[in-house]
Amino acid sequence: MQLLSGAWTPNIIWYLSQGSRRFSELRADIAGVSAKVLSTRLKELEARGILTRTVAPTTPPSVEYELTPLGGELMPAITAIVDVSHRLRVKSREDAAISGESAA
Amino acid sequence: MQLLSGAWTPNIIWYLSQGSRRFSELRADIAGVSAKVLSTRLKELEARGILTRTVAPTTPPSVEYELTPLGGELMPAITAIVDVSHRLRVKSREDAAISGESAA
DNA sequence: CCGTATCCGTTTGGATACTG
DNA sequence: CAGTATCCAAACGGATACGG
Repeated sequence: MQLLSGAWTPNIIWYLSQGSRRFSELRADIAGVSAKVLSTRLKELEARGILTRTVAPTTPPSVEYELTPLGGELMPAITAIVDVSHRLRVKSREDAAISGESAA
Repeated sequence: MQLLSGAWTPNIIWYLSQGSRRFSELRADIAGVSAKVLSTRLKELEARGILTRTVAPTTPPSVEYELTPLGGELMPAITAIVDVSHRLRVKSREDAAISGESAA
């Protein structure tokens, strides 16, 4: 079950699901990820056929990453995770608000 | 996004979704998990409100683990992952069969 | 039966510096 | 811009032994 293993992996797929992105765009999208880790994940995902890497021979070079159809098949799992984690965040805030109410 | 982080975590939730289980039952269900890791995961999940731990004061002691409603909310994500990984396995076998066809 | 304590190898991923 | 190379601390998790 290391299908989505690796830090930031779900994030990468999530952002690519909204369209192809360049390396630096992904770095900006995913605040906190280092170039090393992003590069590592992208290579893994490319090797697994989840995404494609396309180099435009411009100066400076531009590299586009894009989900493959296979990568698209991961979306239900990704959205389910995003959805749950979103609801859990809301819940945590509600709980925090409740415990804070007596103090407030 | 380490919502389902930790080895065996999805497995634990998966088996508990089918009903409450004892510690040794989970160990048997999830072949390969060590007592240490299982114990660690269960404690984490309990702390996060994903499951409950109930001790029956018998001899020898018996401990039941059960998903909370909050834990139940994780099921869509779990099943989505299981589902996708299942389809990907099938795909891999098909691909292997295709590449093997010329040799066969 | 249900764990915990300890030791320890492996892996992970962040920081930083550097290249084409 | 798009990475790679290196170093390194921390986390992970398996094996084993032991406690309530």
